[in-house]
Amino acid sequence: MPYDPSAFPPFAVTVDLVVLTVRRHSLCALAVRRGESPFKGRWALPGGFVRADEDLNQAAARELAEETGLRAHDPSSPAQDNGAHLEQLATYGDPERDPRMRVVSVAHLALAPDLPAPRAGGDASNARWAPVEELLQQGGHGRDGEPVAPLAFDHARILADGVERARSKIEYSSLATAFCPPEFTVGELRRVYEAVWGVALDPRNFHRKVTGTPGFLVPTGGTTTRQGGRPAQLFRAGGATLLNPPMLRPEV
Amino acid sequence: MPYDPSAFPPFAVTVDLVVLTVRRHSLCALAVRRGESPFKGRWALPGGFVRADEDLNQAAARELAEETGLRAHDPSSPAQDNGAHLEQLATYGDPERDPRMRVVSVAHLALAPDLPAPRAGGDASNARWAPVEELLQQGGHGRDGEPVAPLAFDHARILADGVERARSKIEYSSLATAFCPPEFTVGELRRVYEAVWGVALDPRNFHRKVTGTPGFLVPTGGTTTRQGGRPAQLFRAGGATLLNPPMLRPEV
DNA sequence: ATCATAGTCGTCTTCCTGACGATAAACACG
DNA sequence: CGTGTTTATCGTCAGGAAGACGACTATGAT
Repeated sequence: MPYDPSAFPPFAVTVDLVVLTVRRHSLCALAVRRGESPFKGRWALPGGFVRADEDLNQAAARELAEETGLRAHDPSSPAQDNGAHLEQLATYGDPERDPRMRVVSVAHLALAPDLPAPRAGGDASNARWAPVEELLQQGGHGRDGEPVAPLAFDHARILADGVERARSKIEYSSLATAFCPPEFTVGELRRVYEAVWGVALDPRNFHRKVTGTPGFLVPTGGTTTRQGGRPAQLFRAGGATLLNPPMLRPEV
Repeated sequence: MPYDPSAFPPFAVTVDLVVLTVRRHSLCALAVRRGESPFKGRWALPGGFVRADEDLNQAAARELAEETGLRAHDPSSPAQDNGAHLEQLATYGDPERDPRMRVVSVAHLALAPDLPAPRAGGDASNARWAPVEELLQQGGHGRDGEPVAPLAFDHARILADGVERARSKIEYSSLATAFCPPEFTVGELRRVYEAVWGVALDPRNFHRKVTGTPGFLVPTGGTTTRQGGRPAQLFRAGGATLLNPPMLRPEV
């Protein structure tokens, strides 16, 4: 049976990416400067159209690779490579969200270790890592004193949803290790939690918790002093994905 | 700047609904029989096209009302009416998921109290509440002995995702009350947990937990014996939405 | 040598949970 | 009318986990 194109309205479908990382003790997101109208010159989340023969997560993985060079982890494989965690976040389809046409955007959330430098199609000046508070604040000024314009489209809402997802998900999963390099110390992992949650955690209780949770961390045998102080044991992420009981976020 | 229609492929966008309820101690989902090809005669999740001027949650609320007569709760208002909980679940966009054309489906999850009877556009024979295990089992036979065909499209996957979302979400939120009538007893709420999780819970510990969590339940002052036995206190859902500490699901 | 920095091990108290005994208030039935 | 059944509700106890925090260790910096 041939389909009837008049039976449904046509939509454009895009994927937008909330790419988070932890740099210098703060949670940062990848932003790209828009080169075209609307919102020309404003910062936005990276993203693009889904192609005709592409699945949604394929499109998200392709955009992630184009913007950062990162490969996405296949969640089904126990990959310990330098890939990023990638998952679907939510879909945004307000009829007014793009003034040009009806666009439905399937937002994805990516968590990556600290990277050397962003690249936006080879043009580094049009991409940057910015602290999420800076991207989300309404008006005001960034750390360099220049006034901050809100993100384009509804990207502030999408970013806020992605940050909230990351904050809650590291409570009950081992996802915080996605922010770390392949080998990391307990202290580095703790600083990830502190940056994402914006709180200070007791190093002793944190150490007891993460080393006492079976399958969370596996020691590699090596040590490092890259953080200064006494040498720390190096770990890799263990196979466990769900933390039970969860890591408790200090009360708001 | 006018937009260039050749710059992106056109998609159809639909909403599909996972509507869950608890009937006779088991978790049930709403299924409708397809009247058209493809999958004609097979059971599927209710859903339909998003209209040109409609937001996604508006479309989901409209479909929910058409299929069940339920109004969706506005999550921002503390409504205690007979509405259902409605939230976005996930989006499914495999290029092959609909043989006719490229369709992206934004699935939503609805939780409803036990309803008198479903209606599918007024035709009750084409809609039913079925236990989720029955809808999800591959092959085999239903309780009435008739062979069970898998759900149409990728709806089994969508239903499984919705069930898993509901199972995990009642752990750390007060969402289980969405399965209950406006006034309910602790025992009725416990039977909701037991049906959704498929486990037996200790009535005494459950009672201690839910009545001891501030803001979860507020007593109405009334009592009922509709379950038999000693009269039980009636409660309404309190304002609290997040349970901290969570309700612990017995180990798998 | 001394200090600062970070990591690691223990202790103690408090809270929460799971297991389970006991009592209370309704109904069904002989 | 007693007796059993069902459901609700309160209480007790032991074990585990978490927060607070003391103590010690192993590096580099001055």
